[in-house]
Order: sequence, then C-alpha cells, then structure tokens
Amino acid sequence: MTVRQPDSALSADAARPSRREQILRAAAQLFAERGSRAVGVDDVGAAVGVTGPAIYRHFASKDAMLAEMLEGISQRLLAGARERVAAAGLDPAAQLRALVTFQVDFALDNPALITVQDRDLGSLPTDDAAAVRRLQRRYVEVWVDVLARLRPEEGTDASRARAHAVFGLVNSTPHSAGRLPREQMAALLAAMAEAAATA
Amino acid sequence: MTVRQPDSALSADAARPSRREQILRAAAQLFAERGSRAVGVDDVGAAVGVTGPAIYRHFASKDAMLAEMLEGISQRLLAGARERVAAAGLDPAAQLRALVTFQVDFALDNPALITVQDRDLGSLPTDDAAAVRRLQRRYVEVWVDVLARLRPEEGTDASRARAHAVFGLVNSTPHSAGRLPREQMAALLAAMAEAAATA
DNA sequence: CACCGATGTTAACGACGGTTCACATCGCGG
DNA sequence: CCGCGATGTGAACCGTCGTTAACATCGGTG
Repeated sequence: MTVRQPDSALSADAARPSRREQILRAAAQLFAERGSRAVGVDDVGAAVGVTGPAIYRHFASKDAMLAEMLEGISQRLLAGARERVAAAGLDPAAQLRALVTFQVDFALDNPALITVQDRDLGSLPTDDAAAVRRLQRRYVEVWVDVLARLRPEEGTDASRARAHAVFGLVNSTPHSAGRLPREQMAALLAAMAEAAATA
Repeated sequence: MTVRQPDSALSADAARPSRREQILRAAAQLFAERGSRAVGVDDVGAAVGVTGPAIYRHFASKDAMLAEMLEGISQRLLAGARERVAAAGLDPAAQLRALVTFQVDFALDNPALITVQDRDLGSLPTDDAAAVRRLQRRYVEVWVDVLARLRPEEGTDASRARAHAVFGLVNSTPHSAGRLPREQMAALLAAMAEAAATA
C-alpha cells in the first residue's frame, strides 16, 4: 500500500531513473499508439517486463498514472516557455521566435507526449483534468501575452485563437513522422509557425 | 437481423433524414466530447431517445458505426477538395486558396467530426482503419500536388509535412471554440494557413 | 542472523459494456 | 382484418479490465 509520490511532481527525478520513470515512458508510448483506454495495465507491465498488477507498487491507479503524465507535460511546457521568454529579452519578435523553437523542439523530441496530451485529457478524473487544464491555460497565456504585444491592434481573443492554431501546426509532427530529417523538419515547422503567427 | 447498409456509404442520404442519420450525428457529438471508447451504446441511444440495444436495428456494431462515420468524413473531404481544385482553374495559388477555404469551412462547420477523425481512428478494426487511411492519403495528395507545383524547389516530403502542418493549424478550431465570431475566425485561419503554406 | 520494506507473482473479484434473445408494438399492403 | 417487416424494450450473457488479496523473494540493516 506504500505508493511513493514524487517529492514534487515536476522534478524530472534524475536520482531514480528506474521503474517509475520507465513505466511512465513505456505507458506514454503505448497510450500514444493505441489511446490510453485501449491499453491495459497488463500491456504497460509487459512493456517494462513485469506483470500487470506490479504497476500498483508504483502508481495508485491507472488514472493516477495518466494524471501524472499529463501534469508533467504541462508543467514542463509552462516552465520551459517562461524560461525561454525571459531569456529572449524584451523584443516581442525575439520572444516569439524563442517560443516557436521551444515548442518545435518539444514536439519533435516528444511526439508520444504530444499525442497523448490532446487525445487522452478527456479520459481523466475531473479533478486531475481541471488541474491540467489550468496549467495549459497558463501556457497559452504566455503565448497570448507575446502575440498581443506583437499585434496590439488585435483583440486577445484573436491572439488566443492564433496561439491555438500555432500549437496545432507544430503539433502536427506525429502525423508526418520521420519523413524529413529532424533539422529540416524543425526549420520548416519554425518558418511556418512564425509566418502563421505574424500573418 | 436486417441491418440496412446505405446504398452507397457516401450518399448524404437526403431521402431518409431520420434515425440512422440522427444516430450518427448524436454519436459524433458524444464521441467528440468524451472519446468513442468512453461513450456506451446506451449513451448514444439515450441521445436520440431510445434504449441502447435499439442501435443494433440500424448498425451491425458500435465499430461499424464509427467506421461509417469516419469513412463518411474522409469521403466528403476528398470529394470536396477535388471539386474545389477543379473549379479553381489552373493557377496553383488559386487552387491553394480554394483548398484552404474549403478546409476552414469544413472545420468550422463540423468541429465534432474533426475531433473524432484524428482521435478515434485508432480504435477502429484494422480493415476499416486501413480504408480510412487510404482515403486520407488521397486527400493529402490533393494538397501535396498543389503545394508541390507552388514551390517546385521543395521535395514532396517537405510538401507533405507542410500539408499536415496546415491541417493541424486549421483543425485547431475545436480547441479555440466560439471565442471569435465565425466570420472573423474563418478569415484569421485562412490568412494563417495561407501564410504558413507559402512561407 | 533475523527482520523488514520494496517489489513481484498468481488467482480471484466485481463492474462495466457490447451484444444477443425473446417478446411487444405499430403501421401498412393484400 | 390479417399478417409481416420495421423498430424498440427489458433481461440476460459474457468477455475484458482495473483492482485487490495472499503469498514469495531478496537486499540491506540493526
């Protein structure tokens, strides 16, 4: 009954690269491929060389696993975005470039997480879903602030729609997987995203 | 045991607006909100004022229902795209504009279908999934042809990635639902999509 | 060495959900 | 009016799956 919760859900937990992290990674992969509801606890276990119920030594429930996964993604995105903006100085154009390259890199590095994030948020207990949505909203706001300063004549509603559209564009990566070398793909997506953001 | 199959899966079936169509529409809405695996046959039935098992008078199975829905979407998209391109003359730029406005209109008119299409394709029997993917591929090729003629120096792989990115951009509609009046949203998305496609 | 916490295993439970069955109802063509 | 096909209902069936229980193993610590 001793389910260890991470000291802080955000810590990448470099100290213990084992099992728990292993499970989360394998689960993310499987969830991305088939959808969280279609993969059983046994599947996740098998993916790390363990039987199904063993999962419960590391997570309170399947939902808790998904919750931690989605919260982790949202937290990494929010923290990363703020960091990049802060490091980009005061020019909104430079900040936008920083945000775009950050999002592109994240999407190319974590296609599975990107897929799961916007497909399986719905199959989460309401409370956890709300928490994730709060984080997502704050991430969007980072973008909205930059976009709004870049085009002050536009309302924030338009800026928000613009932000979502850019996310959709960049997060299309999992659909056009691997046909282009990563460098080229990154450059293409960044150029398109910037053009769309400033059109 | 008499499950009527539509004369042709593509016909919008204007002759019989009832039940079958009604069920498909309600199911699409529910699937979009919660994910196809999370909604039960009873839910779909209740949405049209009927008990669960009644569904089986109109569809062979829940999977068959989802299959028909997804195939319908893909067929409408493919047919519409070809039509618009043909009507746009020979100028690739004009053809692209036609494709963009078509996709934007479709996405704004059918947010539920857009959502279901790229979330629940995975929870389809392999055969049906393959059929849908074939249609989708052909739709993408329509775009790739136009994009490739518009920028001949780019490889078709890049054009394909470009097409997927534009889809992602336009299909972001369900995420930024209703905050902008439709006209304004359509204009914004079209401008962004065109800028991204030609960046 | 003995104990204990961490980690697994197998077996069983219980709920949910898709599907089928046997039975009503109802409208329409002969 | 009779009967049949279409449509719907409630009850029951059954597989899947998340979860729990009872029991093993094993490495480290007092």
